[in-house]
Order: sequence, then structure tokens, then C-alpha cells
Amino acid sequence: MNKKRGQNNKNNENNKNNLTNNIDQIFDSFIKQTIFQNKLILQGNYTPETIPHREKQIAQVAAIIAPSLRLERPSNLFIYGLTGTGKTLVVQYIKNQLFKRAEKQNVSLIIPYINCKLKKVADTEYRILVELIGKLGEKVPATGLPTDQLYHRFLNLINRKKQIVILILDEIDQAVKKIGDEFLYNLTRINTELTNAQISIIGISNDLKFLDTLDPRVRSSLGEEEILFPTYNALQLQKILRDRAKDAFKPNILSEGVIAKCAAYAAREHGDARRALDLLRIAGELVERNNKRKITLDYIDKAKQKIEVDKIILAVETQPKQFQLTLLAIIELFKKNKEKNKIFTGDIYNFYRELCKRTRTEYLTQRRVSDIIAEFDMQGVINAKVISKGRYGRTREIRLDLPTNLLDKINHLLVDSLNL
DNA sequence: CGAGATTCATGTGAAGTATACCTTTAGGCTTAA
DNA sequence: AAGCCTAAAGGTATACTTCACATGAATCTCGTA
Repeated sequence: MNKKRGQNNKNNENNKNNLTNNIDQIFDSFIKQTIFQNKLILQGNYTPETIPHREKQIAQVAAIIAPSLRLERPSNLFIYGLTGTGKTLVVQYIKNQLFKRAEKQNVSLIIPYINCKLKKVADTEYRILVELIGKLGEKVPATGLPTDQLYHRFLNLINRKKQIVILILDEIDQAVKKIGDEFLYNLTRINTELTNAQISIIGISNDLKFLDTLDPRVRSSLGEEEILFPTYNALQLQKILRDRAKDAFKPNILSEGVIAKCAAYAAREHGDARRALDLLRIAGELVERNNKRKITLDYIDKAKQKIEVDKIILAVETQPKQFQLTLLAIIELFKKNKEKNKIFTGDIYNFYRELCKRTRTEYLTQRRVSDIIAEFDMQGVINAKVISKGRYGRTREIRLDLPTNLLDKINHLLVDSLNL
């Protein structure tokens, strides 16, 4: 991205009248020389026809929710496994199949899918309900209504006729971590108030120990059935990649060993298939951007770097202003005293106050900043631990395990977006 | 020298406040008979 | 008189503040060996 911008600038300086021409050229080269046959196939939300090495899990899930086709309530299901092990994919796949079948048999099924991780979309009980009702085709305000009224609306909405609702809650551990497990209890209890419809819940979690942290009541009802998704090994990853690459790229685009390398990288990170596919896709995009016709091994490395950078950059970019200021304070402090490698809340807060003064921004209290730091920790941007320094008090010890070049990038990004 | 008290800097919980937004309601205005 | 619009009243969620108390190991204190 940066590279492209740089080129544009240069052209711009050379001859402003040529600008549209140049853009045209860029577009042209994109259209003509694509090495992709169907890039969608490599994208994260694509559901392929077959899912290799997940036959057993598919069968299990299908067996568990099959009763819905007879309008019987399926057991609640809890699915867990590390990221990129195909949990969401399998569930989506079965959801589609189930829909087809339900249509044929004239059974009324509703299967809303909600990702609880999305900040500002579904990270409170209220917002999850808003999202849920929205999926059912009804608009509700983003604020202002009592939560239990949302429950009532939801209830009435699905109870209008005899039907089964299978609620899919992805990244459920994130939501519970943030807002507690009470909403799950409420959801599981809805059934007792439903006369026509029935609801069951599919919870998906990346956290293997998540179920243990739940309130026993919730645990027993949510975990009526449990399925573990094991990680893929390198060989399985290769098969997955090969299957998808076959249709995604035009022939003769991949050099020898590209797939193996992608698979090896992903296998090293607990067999994350999504990661492997991203690697392949990004590598392809990079190749295309450089007007080459062949994905070579070194592009995989480039793609790997780009993914890591992009992921964090995106996370940083989308933060609210106060969060950005806090993060900037953390990063600047780290750059200042590199040798120490750890900093404390108090230092951050002071520096943060200074930054606020510089940007003429209202500053938040330390109480709030403390919570913000805790949130960054949860998001995995920083690494914080509450420690006691004995006589010298108690604080969070914050570490930042990011490569320096990335650090600088974020730094610049923040400085830019905050107008410093 | 060691057990227990003290201390510091901030974590953390609860309650309160400001803001933005929602629904309800009542009054006022328009309209059409 | 019926219908519609508007503004006020009363309510909620969320982000933040204020207040108050909790934490936990380094350090201090003081009695004892």
C-alpha cells in the first residue's frame, strides 16, 4: 500500500496532467494481468464445497442439530478449538446445508450468526440483542431502551410461529470476559417463556479452558454437547491449501514449494488454516502488485510480514482517540527507555496527560486509563501483569512484544492521526 | 535475626454524572366534514 | 371532531468520574536469642 502511494506521488510531481492516465494504467494492469482466477476462494469468509479433515466434526455437529428438522429443539452445543481450526467454517457450512434441507421440508428455521468480538457491535448484552433482533429483520435503537424490553421484543419476534432458532455466538469467550456470563444464562432461560418457538445456542470459543470459567448453571446448559476441534498438522494444511489454490489461481502461478512453506508457517502457529490461506492470498496480491506472474518463496515471507503489520495497524487505527493517546504514550515511553523493557501505569498516565495537553484534548482520570490499559491487554496489543513492588506500591507491569519496525510504524500512524 | 506491622502506588468495586438517544404523552395546530 | 405534529417528560445504555477500600511484597520495627 505504502509502496503504491509512493509511486503515485512521484508521478504526481512529474506531471500532474498525467495523473488520470497513471491511475488508468494501474487499473488496467490490475484487470488484465491478474493471476487470480477467483480470489474469493482464499478469503476468510468463503465456504468451500468440502472441508478436508473435518469430516468427523461435521458429522457430529450435523447429528446434534439435526432434530431441528423435525422441529425439535437441538441440544445446546459448545465448540472449542484454537483459531483457524475451522470451527466457524464448519458451523457456517452446516448452517447452509441445514437451510437447504429445511426449505425442502418446509420447516421454519432461523439461524442468526453473531460475532461477539466486534467492538462497538456486539460487546455488551444490549448490543448483542440489538444485533440479534437486527438479524431477524427488525430495527431497534442502538441505545435508550431497557434491556429486558429487548428480550421481550426478541421473544415476541421468534415466538410468532412454531420454529426453531439456532443462535450461533462466535468468539463467545470474548463477550463473557467482558460482560460476564449472565447474558448466557438469560438466553438459555428464554426457552421457558417460549410457547411456539424453541431456541438453542451454539457457542464457539477459541479459549480451550473457557467452559471451566463459567457459572455452573450456565456451563451445564450451554455445554449439553461439546466438540473439540483439533489443530491441523502441516500435511493437512497442505491439502487444504492445494484444494483452494487450484481454483483460486490461474494455472502455473505457484512455484515449487510455496504451498509447503505456507503450511509450514501456519503449522508453527498451532495449525491456523486461516493464517495459511491469508499468507497465500496476500502473497498473490503482492505478486500482482509488482506485475509478476509467479508466486515465489520470498513472497511468502513478505506476505507474512505484511499480515502481522496489517493486523496490528488495523487494530490501532480503529481505536477511539483516548485509546490511541494511551497507546501512543505507552509506545513513546518504551522508545524512551528501551533498556528497561517494562513500564508502569503511573508513568504512562503522566505521559498521557502530557500528550493530552499537547493535543489540547480533555484528559481522562487515572481510573479510566487503568481500564483502557487493561483493555489493551485483553486485545493482546500489550502485555500487562499486575505486580506488587512491595514498599513501592502496586501497579501493572507492562511489556510490549512488538518488533521495532512495527513499533515505529504504529508510532507514526498515531502521531499522524492525532495531529501531533 | 525474624515475625509481624507498615507503607506505597495503584488495582478495583460501587455509585454517581453527563450525554445521547428512545418512547410516551399531552397540547396545539391543521384539516375536512 | 379527527388527525397529525411537536415538545416536554420520563426512561435507558454507555463512557466516564468520584469515592473508598483492597492488595501484597519490600521495608521497617522491635522483641528476642
